Amino acid sequence: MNIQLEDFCSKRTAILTSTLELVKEHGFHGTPMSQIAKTANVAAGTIYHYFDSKETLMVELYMYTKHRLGKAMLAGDDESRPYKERFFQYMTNQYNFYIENESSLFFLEQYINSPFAKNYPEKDSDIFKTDIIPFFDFGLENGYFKKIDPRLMWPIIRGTLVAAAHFRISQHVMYSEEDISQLVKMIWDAIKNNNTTP
Amino acid sequence: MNIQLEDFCSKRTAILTSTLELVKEHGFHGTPMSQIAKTANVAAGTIYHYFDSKETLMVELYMYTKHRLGKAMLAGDDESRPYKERFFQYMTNQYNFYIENESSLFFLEQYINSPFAKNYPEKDSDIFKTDIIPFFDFGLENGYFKKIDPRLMWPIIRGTLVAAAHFRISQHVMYSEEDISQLVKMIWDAIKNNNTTP
DNA sequence: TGCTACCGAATGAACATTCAATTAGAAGAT
DNA sequence: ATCTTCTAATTGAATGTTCATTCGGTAGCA
Repeated sequence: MNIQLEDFCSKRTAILTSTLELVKEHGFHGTPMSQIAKTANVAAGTIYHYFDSKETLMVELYMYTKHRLGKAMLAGDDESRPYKERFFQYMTNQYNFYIENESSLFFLEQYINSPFAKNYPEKDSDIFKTDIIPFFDFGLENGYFKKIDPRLMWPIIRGTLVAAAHFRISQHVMYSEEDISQLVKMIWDAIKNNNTTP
Repeated sequence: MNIQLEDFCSKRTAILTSTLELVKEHGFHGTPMSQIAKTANVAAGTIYHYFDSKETLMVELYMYTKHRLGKAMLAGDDESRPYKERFFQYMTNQYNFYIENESSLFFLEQYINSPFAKNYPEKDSDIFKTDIIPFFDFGLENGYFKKIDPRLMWPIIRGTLVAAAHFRISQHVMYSEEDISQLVKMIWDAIKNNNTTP
């Protein structure tokens, strides 16, 4: 059977999405396997057909979620457009993904701050490795950004967007297109290179 | 007995600090009360003398930690200095607190993304309510910052600093004073008002 | 006939919390 | 100083529950 991210195995996907929702509400250890099974309309034993343990379920859910985030970020990308425009598109997409997928946002934040992230540092989505990280590297190499540690760039951008999305969700505030582009502009202002003209 | 934040009740404090370390390593539900007791050199029952339940222990640990963060941020503050200088001081202090108190950083992140934060939204440190939030409000009212929702300002700043601190910790990278001030400058560039001269 | 997907009751470990009993310490009386 | 009394602090074994995981079995399908 196909145990890939893009799978049509409905039970496996049901388990993943149920876990996502439940972890958002109750946290990792706060969600029992029995409840995951119930919510996914699946027997408890079935979970262990697809995942070795609760721990690997969480790790695979992380990769699944990160993969979906990556795909969402790349939506509507066009390599022929100017770098800055593509950057804005990426950021807007990321922000929209967070507010349209609250549970993914909460899950990712929890995961990153959990022992799992430390225990499985190599586990990550391919899309990030092959597309998104290189896009930022390109921006750095070509002088679009300040000369800071490239590995610091991504967390900072992410930190800002996540903070904004969290706030937007918790306060039930609706941001207009305008507000979002102002937010992205803030990020751009923060990291753009002021010295040379790229 | 004095159940305040600044207490000399050593057992209570021992329980709090032990919980902080353990939650960093194993997460909320991943740390049993029995282990907290053992690490704090205290009997299991003693925890229930100071805290009603595991849940309230976590909430009170949040307030304790947030209080310490607040105090650290205000260190060396001088109201007579220019606003921008005070801002830089606050940010540098906050960043340094995170890297000097890893477990507090991890705990705060976990807490914010947990159901607790939603269930006890009113629980927060007084220092933030009386000193830190007003400081940012002042900056907004006096045109130092872009005109964005003031409640959005704090999460964005926090998001950036937290991201940088996380990175610094996970990669075992040492930032120089220089690097930190560049980081804070990035934040300042992002949120400062470009239109008028304050 | 064999293989995979799936089920769900059973198992045993781990857990949060309780409580009856013990100690420490303070305040008051002698 | 010493004894008395009262309260708060502390203990850790016992309790009842919840949980992750297992496993013997069923159903469909090649």
